[in-house]
Amino acid sequence: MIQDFLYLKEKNIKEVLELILESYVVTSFDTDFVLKHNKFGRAHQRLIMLIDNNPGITVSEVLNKLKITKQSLSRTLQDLLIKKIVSQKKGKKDGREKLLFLADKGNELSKQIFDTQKRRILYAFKNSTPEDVLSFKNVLIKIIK
Amino acid sequence: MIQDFLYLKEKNIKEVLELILESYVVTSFDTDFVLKHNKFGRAHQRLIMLIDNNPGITVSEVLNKLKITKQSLSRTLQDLLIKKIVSQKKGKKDGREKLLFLADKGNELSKQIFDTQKRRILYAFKNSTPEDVLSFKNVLIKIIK
DNA sequence: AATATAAGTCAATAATACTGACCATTGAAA
DNA sequence: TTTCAATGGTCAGTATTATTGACTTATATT
Repeated sequence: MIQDFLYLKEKNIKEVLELILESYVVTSFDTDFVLKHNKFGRAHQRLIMLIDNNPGITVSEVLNKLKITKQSLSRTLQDLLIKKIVSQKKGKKDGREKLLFLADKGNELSKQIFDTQKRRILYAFKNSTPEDVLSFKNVLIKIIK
Repeated sequence: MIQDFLYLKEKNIKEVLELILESYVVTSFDTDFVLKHNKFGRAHQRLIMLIDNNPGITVSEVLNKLKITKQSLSRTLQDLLIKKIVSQKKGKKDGREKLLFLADKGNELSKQIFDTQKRRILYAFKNSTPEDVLSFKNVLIKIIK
């Protein structure tokens, strides 16, 4: 047992908040060269990743995850639709929804982006135990909930 | 032993990248009301947090952590200096450096901001074991390195 | 003395986000 | 079936945060 619940102390929580920021900064920074080469920005990258990980995701689900306005998403999404990175299908259950998917070019670009990030995560995972990684992910999931 | 190293598979790594993004989004979103009330933005919050966690941090260290340009940092930092949230001291060892500290008002504001975030992290930690939290933090540190 | 580093500044611009006001379509409930 | 809510879209204006590039000043290092 770790003594005295140090991990619940303010200092530790503040450190974790900083680590969350820094992990986002570095994983985002990794992608900049590929994005710039393709004339996209970080907003495009975030959207591409969400659609890649969640094929068929709806616009409102994206808005909930990114916590931005639909007007802001709209610009980014239009860019990706026009350049055939993303495609849309009408929802089957609910015809109001538009389901988002990566088009062929989107899958390629997503792979390029991912290749710039995976080394960093693999390094961390290979220098941890499988149990560490599992704990890591589970705690992260609880933070988001 | 977790079978077949599933945690090193692309799908898992992509999920983790999404979780890193989402954890940053939610912990950032938590602070919006307090920030708006104080007429500051997220750039100010990031800087306040870094200085709170790392008293005496230099400008170039901030630039390295946030991966932004000094021109971008400058505006945010000026806002905080003018409003007496942050104070500066000349470096002792190296007189070129300016060391950043929270002023009294900065400590107050940082506490207000932190209060909007800590419930979320405490919830996650209290629903995890101390060992999980330790693993979580260690993996996060390795990702940043 | 020459060079490098840390920080600051001015100016122009780009990327991403916001608010507010609307409209159209579709689904659900009275 | 008529209302009401939900989903998505759009136009316009503005705010925030970031960039590039060109300098300057002060201090440290060689």
